[in-house]
Amino acid sequence: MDPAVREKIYAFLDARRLRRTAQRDAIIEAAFSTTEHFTAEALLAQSRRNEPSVSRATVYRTLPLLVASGLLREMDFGQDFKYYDPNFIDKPHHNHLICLDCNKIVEFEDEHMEVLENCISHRLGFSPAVKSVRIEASCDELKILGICRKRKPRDAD
Amino acid sequence: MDPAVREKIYAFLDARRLRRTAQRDAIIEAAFSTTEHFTAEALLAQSRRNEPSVSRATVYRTLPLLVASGLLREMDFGQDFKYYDPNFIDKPHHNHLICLDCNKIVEFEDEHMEVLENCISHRLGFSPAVKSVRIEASCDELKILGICRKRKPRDAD
DNA sequence: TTAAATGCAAATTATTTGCAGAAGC
DNA sequence: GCTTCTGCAAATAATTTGCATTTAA
Repeated sequence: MDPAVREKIYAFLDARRLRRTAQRDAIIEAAFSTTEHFTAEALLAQSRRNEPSVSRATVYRTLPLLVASGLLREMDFGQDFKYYDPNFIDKPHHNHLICLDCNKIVEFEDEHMEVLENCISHRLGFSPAVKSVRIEASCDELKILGICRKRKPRDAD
Repeated sequence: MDPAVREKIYAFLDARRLRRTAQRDAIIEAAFSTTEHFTAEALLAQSRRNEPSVSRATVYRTLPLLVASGLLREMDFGQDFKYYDPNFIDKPHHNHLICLDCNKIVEFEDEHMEVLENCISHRLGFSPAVKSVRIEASCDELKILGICRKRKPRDAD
């Protein structure tokens, strides 16, 4: 976990007069030691490796805090549970392409997209806050080669 | 309800050997007689005005059929229930801007966005299927005038 | 000390499903 | 008549919450 991230998150906790607990530390550590998207359940499992006393309730109570801090983004991919994305710290404007074949999520950034979104928002009379592009797509390689190399090595499916 | 839409939906039912029932008719009529986004619960209420015997279960069983037909799009706006959007028939590539002030959903189309999404997908090695851009934004007018004229007249909030 | 945080278990809520009866073709 | 649909009510599953207890400051 990047020390700068740790510093930011604790500054946020301080500003809100939120206490530092073993459970919160464990959850924060688990959330920001990966670049993968994760679910609440996966975060619980990972947090418990750091601190076995972490309960599901505390994970669910901590997640909104991390989202409010701006360091974690809640993502809805149309499933019946939410994903959390810790990569907005490094790439504040990234978007998601979801592979219909292997279910993998490919992140991408594009400055033209960014400019275009701002343009459209202002044309409509709004100031954009949170922007997200989601593309569901099928893998070209899979069609040709029969395998999908976009599949990432460590897979939580 | 546009006769062409009615024709399409019944052609879809025929092709799948799905039966025509009073309840399905009522639900279809309710779904495609509006240009508003709606929830399953709202669709149930509206369907019952056409046919009081419609049950919640039938609405939930019919919605996936309408989505599969391509005439209705399931939308996830990050809330704990789904919205359904009947406007993809007329505007197959439209996107959504959600006003953070009045919660209204503004639909927009932009051909540059469309081109850019296709470009990015192919650059990443994918063929795009379902694309959605979602912009959460605050209303410029509200900030200046104190009111948000983007609020639509008929409001289900 | 004292307010905040926690774990547990029960509650909540949109959606799904099993089943017996009703209805389309 | 046979199969699909339906309503009902119970099941499901992610998330939230009440409460008694623990803990940070």
